[in-house]
Amino acid sequence: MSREITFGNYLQDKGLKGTQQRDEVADLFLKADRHFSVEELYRRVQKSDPRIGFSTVYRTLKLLVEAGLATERQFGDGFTRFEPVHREEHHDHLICIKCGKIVEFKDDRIEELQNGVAGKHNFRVTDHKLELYGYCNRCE
Amino acid sequence: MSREITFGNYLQDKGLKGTQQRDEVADLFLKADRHFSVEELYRRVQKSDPRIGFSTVYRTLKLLVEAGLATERQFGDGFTRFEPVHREEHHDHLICIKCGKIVEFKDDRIEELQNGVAGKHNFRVTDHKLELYGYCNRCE
DNA sequence: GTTGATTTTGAATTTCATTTTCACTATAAT
DNA sequence: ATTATAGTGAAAATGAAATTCAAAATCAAC
Ligand SMILES: [Mn+2]
Ligand SMILES: [Mn+2]
Ligand SMILES: [Zn+2]
Ligand SMILES: [Zn+2]
Repeated sequence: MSREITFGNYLQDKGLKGTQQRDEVADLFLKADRHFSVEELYRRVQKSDPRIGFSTVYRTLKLLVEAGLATERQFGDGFTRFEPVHREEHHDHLICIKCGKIVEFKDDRIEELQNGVAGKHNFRVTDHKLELYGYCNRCE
Repeated sequence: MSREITFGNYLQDKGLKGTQQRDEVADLFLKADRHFSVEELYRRVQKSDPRIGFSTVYRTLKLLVEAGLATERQFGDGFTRFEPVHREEHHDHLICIKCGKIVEFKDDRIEELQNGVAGKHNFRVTDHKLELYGYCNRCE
């Protein structure tokens, strides 16, 4: 029976300190189900504790990524986004270029074909990115 | 019989001026078959004419994109890359995260499945990005 | 070929997301 | 409580990309 993967445990295992700021940022981030930009999360954090700085939000998000509790994404709008890893399933994204709506999907047949392509070119694939950009039904 | 799409024609059609710098930058870019960072193209341009500036390389690349003669790519290393549009075929990329080798591929079955996914979520897809990251056979 | 309005150039500056610095503070082991 | 160590946040630095502006180049009209 292995220990639950929590932010607190991660910090302890790494010899890092638990702080109010880290807890606050991590809580607000993890309990939401969104693709946050740093700015967005910072604004939310400010509401519950205006003394927490931008740097700490940045730093905590990086720690969450290291802990495997967050994923970093680039959707091409110039802002890095982070999403909580709720289920540990890989997924890809459909992105509305008008309203920013993000839909997640996973298609095993696509993933399989990707592996086929990689194999044909003698690559060992460690990661991939599939993003479909367009207009959602509300924006169309 | 329609006029050939050249950079010169594009500039004329838009009422823009043809300059030595634009010609030089466009020539060096278009005759290579590479995914250039601006820095890389700038270095190549410097060799043939050291008086051409960085800004002009940037500006010319954007013009080439507008003219449909170049495509802008983000491979996640922090540098925007541009590739000449030789044939007007869409393609995706396999990228070695060790040596930077880039292999192009196109898989119609993947594209088809992508359309299926988009349709299921009532999106009209205008663009997509599929990148496979890993190790090429030399780096493995 | 000269003119002259207009565009382009390139060095320098600015922008803006992100990272780093550093004096101060908080944490946690002893 | 003491103390070593790590964290905080305001401010400064960074770096890729965009923009500024005085000087230079282009080109259509003379
Ligand atoms: Mn997601
Ligand atoms: Mn390519
Ligand atoms: Zn939309
Ligand atoms: Zn390689």
